[in-house]
Amino acid sequence: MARSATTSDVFNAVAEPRRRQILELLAPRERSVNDVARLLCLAQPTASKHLKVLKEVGLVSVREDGPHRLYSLNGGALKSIYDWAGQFEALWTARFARMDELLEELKAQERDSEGGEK
Amino acid sequence: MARSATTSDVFNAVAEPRRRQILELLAPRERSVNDVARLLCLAQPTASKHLKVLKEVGLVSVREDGPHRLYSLNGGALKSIYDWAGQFEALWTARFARMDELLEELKAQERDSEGGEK
DNA sequence: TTGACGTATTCCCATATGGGAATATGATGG
DNA sequence: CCATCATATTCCCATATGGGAATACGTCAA
Repeated sequence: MARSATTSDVFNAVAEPRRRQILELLAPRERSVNDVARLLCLAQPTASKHLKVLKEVGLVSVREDGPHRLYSLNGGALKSIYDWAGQFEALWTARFARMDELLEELKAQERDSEGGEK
Repeated sequence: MARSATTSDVFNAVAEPRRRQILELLAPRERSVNDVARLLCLAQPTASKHLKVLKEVGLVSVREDGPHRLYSLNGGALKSIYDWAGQFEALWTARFARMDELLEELKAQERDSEGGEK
């Protein structure tokens, strides 16, 4: 089997740096395909393809405006990533460092009491 | 060019569902390769390979314990993902919905005043 | 209808898998 | 040194790209 498709889920779609750039570019406001291509120095087909992937996983929406297609960010789709990473927040938070100290103190106490009892 | 390597950065490493499972498994405590393989129903070489990728991007650390290798989660490496997704938080937060309402109200006021002045 | 502009799609290729199978490497107890 | 258990590495293959080039579509104006 090969790697899973970039369209399989939000995590795969966002693994590509160019696509993350596109999302950041769309955060302030919607953009046409050419805008995206020009601002990120991408060939138009390349921009189109990336936008297609982002659309398929629900990260962006399209709106037709005459001959243009305006893509806008669907930020909510990123919440799943935020939440997933957030479940590990304790591991880098200062609060956890403090908790770590407490655990060390507890271990130290146990060692002391054991020594005293024997 | 092909897709970028899974070892190129944390985003690519985490794009693989199995690797996310491994990280979740290691969150509570360190585990040996066989533990990981058994608990996630993976072949031992498969587990080894995924752990190697995770190690190369700094998501896990290894500790030698006799014949065993104990892998532990290096949660801090996930902060970059959390922070990246977090910059879009306003787009799915209730607070934003409220801000959206405010903007609508402002627009409505503008329309009203324009009509009144003319 | 035709021309022009904005987008999407199709082809093709080099690249990087993820997993299974087989095998090499490492550490430990006898 | 040998047998055993735990891991890592190597091969091989099917699959899915990401990007460049060429091309098909779609919309709009004249």
